[in-house]
Amino acid sequence: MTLPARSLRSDAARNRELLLAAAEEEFSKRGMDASIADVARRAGVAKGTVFRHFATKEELVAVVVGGHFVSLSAVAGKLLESADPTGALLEFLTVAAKQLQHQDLVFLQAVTEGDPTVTECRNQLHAGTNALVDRAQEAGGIRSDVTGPDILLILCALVHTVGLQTEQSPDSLQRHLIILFDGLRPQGASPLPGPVPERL
Amino acid sequence: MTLPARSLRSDAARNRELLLAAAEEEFSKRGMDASIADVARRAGVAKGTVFRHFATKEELVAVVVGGHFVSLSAVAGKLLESADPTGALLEFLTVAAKQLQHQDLVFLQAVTEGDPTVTECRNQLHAGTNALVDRAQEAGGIRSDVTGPDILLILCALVHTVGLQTEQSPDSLQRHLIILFDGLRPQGASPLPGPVPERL
Amino acid sequence: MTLPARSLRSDAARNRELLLAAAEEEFSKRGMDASIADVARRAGVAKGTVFRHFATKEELVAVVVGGHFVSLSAVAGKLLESADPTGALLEFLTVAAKQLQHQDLVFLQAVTEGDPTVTECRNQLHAGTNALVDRAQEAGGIRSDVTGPDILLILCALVHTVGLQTEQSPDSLQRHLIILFDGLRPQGASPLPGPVPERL
Amino acid sequence: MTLPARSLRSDAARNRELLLAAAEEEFSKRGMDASIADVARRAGVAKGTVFRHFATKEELVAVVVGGHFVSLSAVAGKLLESADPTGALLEFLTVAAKQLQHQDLVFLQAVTEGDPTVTECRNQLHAGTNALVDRAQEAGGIRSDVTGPDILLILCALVHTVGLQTEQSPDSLQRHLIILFDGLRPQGASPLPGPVPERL
DNA sequence: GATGAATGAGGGTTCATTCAT
DNA sequence: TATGAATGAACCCTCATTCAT
Repeated sequence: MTLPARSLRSDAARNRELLLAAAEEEFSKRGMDASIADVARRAGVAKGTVFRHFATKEELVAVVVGGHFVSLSAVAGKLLESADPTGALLEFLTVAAKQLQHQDLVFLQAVTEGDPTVTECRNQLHAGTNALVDRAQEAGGIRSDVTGPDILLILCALVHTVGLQTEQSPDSLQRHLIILFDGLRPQGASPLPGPVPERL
Repeated sequence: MTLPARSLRSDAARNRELLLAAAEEEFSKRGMDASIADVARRAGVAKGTVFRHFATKEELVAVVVGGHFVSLSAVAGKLLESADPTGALLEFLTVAAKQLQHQDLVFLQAVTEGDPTVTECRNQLHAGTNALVDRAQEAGGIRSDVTGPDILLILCALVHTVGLQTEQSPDSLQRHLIILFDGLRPQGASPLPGPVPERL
Repeated sequence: MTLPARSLRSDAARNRELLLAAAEEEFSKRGMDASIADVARRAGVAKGTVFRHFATKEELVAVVVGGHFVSLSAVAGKLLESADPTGALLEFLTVAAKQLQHQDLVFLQAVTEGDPTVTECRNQLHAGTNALVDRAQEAGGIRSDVTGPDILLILCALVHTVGLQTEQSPDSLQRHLIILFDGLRPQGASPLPGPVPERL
Repeated sequence: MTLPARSLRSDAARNRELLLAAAEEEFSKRGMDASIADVARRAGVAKGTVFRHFATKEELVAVVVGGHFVSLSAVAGKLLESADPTGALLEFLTVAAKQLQHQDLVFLQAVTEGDPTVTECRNQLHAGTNALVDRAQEAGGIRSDVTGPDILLILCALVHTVGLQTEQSPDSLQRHLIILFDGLRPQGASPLPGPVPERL
């Protein structure tokens, strides 16, 4: 009796993972326009199964978005142990940018508004980034008047917008990141690499 | 009394304006999820009337987005005559940010991709911003390795992302604009005003 | 006062003709799926003008269909004076077939059901074809057990159905007309021309 | 009692049948003007269910039309084994006429143009009728210059037209079939039964 | 009489969600 | 638990018809 129950459970767990992965993929490609049917298809399960795991589409989005916050928090947590506070912050921004670029879910935030789980995850992330920022500021690495959320917000904006470009070179993101870095430093500017973009 | 003589046409013209205003409002609030029915309702006309003025939803979006580009171009054009090149660029960014903040349609760009009219409007805007940037660069006001589209892109991203925040202080946008400005200057940083944001 | 009135009248009359011609064209091409807008456009007038001349779409159809009946009646009337009764009937069928093939409106009949004007026109046509058939039967040219409407009906059916074929040779209609003729003669059969059709 | 075991699938199957029957009915009455909503209503299901079974209206039409071709093919196939080739052909025409009369879908052919499944079904039907015709020709039962498609086309035309008549006697179809038969025979004609039709 | 703007019902189609199996 | 069939609301768009000018 317990064994089949366990096997069912693990099947369910596996389906949940498949669904989350599929949802991430679909939502990052088509936003809320991604259909539950598409998610189910990509996960290789039936539509009904999606609703067994997530009561509504919004809940699924919330879990996906929350997961991203958690994963970014983990990065921040690890870098908090670095010996170079300023380097750690820049490293965080670079890593976070790459992750966000791979799967841009920022614009789904609005949908998760008010979800307590997502809020919790986001608060955790903010705590992490604030700590990173504090350390860098203490070390004199960045201007003293910005906060973790400030930086995070700008980062998301940059990533998202780069994604909107039709002709984006591999350096597009890097260009904008450097502008951000320079804006964060107490002093001067660095050279930008790569070809210049021609269109908005 | 003489004016009402041609009121039929002017009624149609009025409806067109009402529709564009309604569309701007709806699209800026709900993006492409805004329904034609909502636009019609807000404009106070029947659904069919929308299609009399704009053959498809995409066309309506294109006209609205194109209009924004034109209006931004006008701002750029006026500032091109300023005696202070660097100040003109910063002024442009500030004004543009406010306009975009009021009605953020940037994220509808993807939908208008390939529309020749929108493309034309966008090119004009790019020309204007490039000119502003060139002048500021010649005056040594901003780093020499960025382009008009670079800056515009970042600006749009900031506005859009700030708009996603639920609890945004009036200074939110300004804070981030200043970081952007500082990232653009060849040298140091400026103080950030206002309360610090708490959430992403 | 009378002159401008007259000129208006003749303009109206001209528009009526233009509309009927346009309607014939459109309806024969697309049946009831032809839109009033298309008819108006082809006639070079505004949509509203169509409704000034014909109260409803159905009325327009009725007038067009009635006109066809009248025109076929005229052909029958002329051939009634022929010295060769059997030849006259066959000639009628051939001419009628060509006219119908050019503009097939038979399938719009259902729409005109109950319209007294169309009924009148149709009755006149039936009188004409009955007379043609009677004469041919008296002359021993065709079997004595068919009627004018029988023949007309079959003719219309053939034309319409041939019109549905995608790959119709110019001889398609002729092939089938000859089979019909042979079915009408008291005796034997005639050779069929042209390539054989491959599809239904 | 053992059968209901697989009732889920059979419910779906049942709905499919209901839908096809409803579609046949509606399409044969109103052609492509029949609405999906009407079909759904007649089948007793929701509109969405129609699209679960048939992706588009065109697909539904294609399936219905294809089904008719298949069913006619079956009749032809069975009669191919008859000992009396000429009788078999006439029997086929009679049976086919009755089936077509019950549900006239000929005029929907245009819509299915290019659909590979329908094409396949139609080709099969043509093969069957050609075989029937060949045998009848070898037996000297019908003229040697007609083909299966020829006959099929005339048959469809006759049936369709009889359907257009407002006051059709039960003999209407028979009258026209006999004319067709006589047109197919190498020699003379047969008497027509029933009252003569009065209207086109 | 002519125009063309406005209306609104209706059509095909999609999709989140429910539920019987 | 998983499935996928069914639902029905919502969407974009078309078109006959009305009516102010």
